[in-house]
Amino acid sequence: MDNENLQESSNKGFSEPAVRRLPVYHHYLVKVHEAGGIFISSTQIAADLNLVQVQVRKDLEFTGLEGKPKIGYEVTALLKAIEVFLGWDKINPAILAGAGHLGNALLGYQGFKEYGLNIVAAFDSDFVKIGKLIHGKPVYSIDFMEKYIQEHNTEIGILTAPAQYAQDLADKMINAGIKAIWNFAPARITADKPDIIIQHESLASSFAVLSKKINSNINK
Amino acid sequence: MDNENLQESSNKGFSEPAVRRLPVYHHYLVKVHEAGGIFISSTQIAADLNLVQVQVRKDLEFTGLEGKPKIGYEVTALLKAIEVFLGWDKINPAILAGAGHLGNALLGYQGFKEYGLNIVAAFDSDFVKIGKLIHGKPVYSIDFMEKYIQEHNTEIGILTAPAQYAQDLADKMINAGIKAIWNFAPARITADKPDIIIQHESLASSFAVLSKKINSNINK
DNA sequence: TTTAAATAGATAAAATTATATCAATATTTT
DNA sequence: AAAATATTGATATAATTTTATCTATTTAAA
Repeated sequence: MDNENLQESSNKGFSEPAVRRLPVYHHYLVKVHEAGGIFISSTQIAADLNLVQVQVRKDLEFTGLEGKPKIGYEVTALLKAIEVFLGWDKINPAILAGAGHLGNALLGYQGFKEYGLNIVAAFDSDFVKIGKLIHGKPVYSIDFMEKYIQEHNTEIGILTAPAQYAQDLADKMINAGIKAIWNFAPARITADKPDIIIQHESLASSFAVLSKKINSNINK
Repeated sequence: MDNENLQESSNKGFSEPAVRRLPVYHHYLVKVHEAGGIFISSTQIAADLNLVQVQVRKDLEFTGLEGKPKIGYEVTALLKAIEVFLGWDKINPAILAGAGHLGNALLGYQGFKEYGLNIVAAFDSDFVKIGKLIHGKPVYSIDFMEKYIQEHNTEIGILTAPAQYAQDLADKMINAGIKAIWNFAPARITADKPDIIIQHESLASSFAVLSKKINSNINK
């Protein structure tokens, strides 16, 4: 079936909300697997994760894996299917710009291995940090970033620098050949080149939802 | 209504995607204001932020502020309107559980002031950290957390502990009277009590979108 | 072997979110 | 003072996402 050329929607062939939920299932399934579970039903997943059963079933449909009526899905097969669907079965090398507190936290985060994300180097302008290791990852001068990206064909850039440097660093990354930027800086960055993927990770946006909900609760 | 408090209650009077975009406008407007801008149009905002003009207009409508045809919105009034709508005009004290790398980064993040978020204390089980200050914020033993919450009537809890402790810490927070939990732990937590707001901040979900987009680009 | 129950998959409907269009209006230009 | 224009607010439409329902299938129990 050729559902490749559906519409000119930004996300071809997948729903972003569903993709955001898949890691939640993945994390849950790892625990089920560790506990010795062989099969799992969408009903069980939904019950344990406080979700609606139909939604779980719909989401898992994206991975292409088929389940068995009355039984459910095979846990290891489902884990693998999610990983393949998300591209987590491949190793994705990434560089990080801005080795401050947040950059530090990301450099030390062990969970990334599970997603195939491997931060290979960090870049900063602070001479105290340059030349040292942070959580085993080398920190180089920000001036070498472009050269590094070009020489290593790195495709993912993680931006954890202060807001005022974000766009400039993004431009440098894109210029050097970066394909996707995961932006933690509290600034909206844009790409001139087409097909550059920019994923904004905004604490402010997340807190806004929380803050608004608290406020609405008070007022009701 | 009875079926209201099983699932996360529906968002009355606001759209979550719109609420997530408001801080983006806010950050942009601060810069416009600093640059001396008095009025701003949705057309201009959309152009600068790479968004669609109608969406910007629709989003700003939520704040209740009226603009002027041919002119736009008054910058300071719009900033204020967004802050009031999101509840950022009030001071929101919060406690943080888990003073690891990420907790450290959040404790030191100056931007929170802008959102009215004030982390007043951190809690950890590491004796090396207990009794010390991190970025000027006191770190107490995790055993004192519940007492602290009760005595200070703290409403917001930030969870930056490892996944395996997340649910237990959440239970303790909720038990002590916390109204909203901002969860950074890579684990789905649930609340028994109704009307507890849980905001999941998942690196995995965010990276999944990035990873899926990279993968889809390669395959096209 | 037959029947009942649980569950996946398919289809449909509802709700939410995004985008398009148009009339009214304030400002600028002629 | 009139005309042109940019922009808002309102209304309408489209797309996406969520939720509901129905049917077929597999397993387990009678």
